[in-house]
Amino acid sequence: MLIGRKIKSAVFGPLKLRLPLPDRKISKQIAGKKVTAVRRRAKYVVIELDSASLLVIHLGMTGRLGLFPSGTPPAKHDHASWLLDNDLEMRFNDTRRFGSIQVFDSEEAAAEFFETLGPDPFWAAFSAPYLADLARGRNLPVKSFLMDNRIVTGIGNIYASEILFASRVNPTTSVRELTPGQWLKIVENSRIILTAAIACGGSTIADYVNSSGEKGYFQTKLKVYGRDREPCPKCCEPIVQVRLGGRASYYCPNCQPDVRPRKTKKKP
DNA sequence: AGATTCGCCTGAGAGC
DNA sequence: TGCTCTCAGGCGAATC
Repeated sequence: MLIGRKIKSAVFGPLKLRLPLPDRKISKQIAGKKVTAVRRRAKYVVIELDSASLLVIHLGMTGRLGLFPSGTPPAKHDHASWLLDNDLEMRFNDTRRFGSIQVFDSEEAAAEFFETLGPDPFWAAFSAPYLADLARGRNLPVKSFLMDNRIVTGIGNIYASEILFASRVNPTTSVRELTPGQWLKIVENSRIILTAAIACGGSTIADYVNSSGEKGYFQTKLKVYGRDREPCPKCCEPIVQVRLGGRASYYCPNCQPDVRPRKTKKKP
């Protein structure tokens, strides 16, 4: 659909996304180039153009790329469009503007940008020894660790809670407390849960939709996320919500016992 | 330096 | 009805 097409022109809107959008000069640089390949790295869509340019689009929370017949009236929150030589327009729509669009003029520049990212959960490099190694000497909650895209990409806030529930690991546990067996469970459950979520088209919590504009339905299968005070699906103990790294985190205190050394707690 | 918090942004939902 | 307030999330920047 996109590969082999020539980009006749590129137009970027005035509003800033997470990063400022490319300027007119860069629009001109893109014009006339042909799409040679499309790939994905983490939440980035990487569109390779000829003469080693790369268009790198991050979808953020609500970003979507779509193809439309040229002349289709722009939708609310459209921020960029690329007119193709087959009279279709690729458009980037992003309600919450947490996405980004970057243009790199060499494979090396893009590689440098991407090299800080950790592996995808499905890569062989994502393993229990890999995690244990990076965790060595550190002291932060395992949930925050899993959400760090320098460690691993693709585990967001919802799935971090679910993966830890499936692994029976308390999200507040410091990474230095985890055993090799727990790291292995986390690796295995990351793959199991993400596979299931992808099959369902993801989780639609509010207004999020996929590239076809459809909602995912994995949210109906979430075991703990968003279920503060509801009974645990395994043991019926009420699920607890805590805030870690500024993000809501959910767990079952019975299935995921807190094994941290006693911490001073204020008594009521 | 590592750990933690903040801020970006819109829309949904709650409460008045 | 219509206002205001709170919350959600990825992730870099700022701060501790």
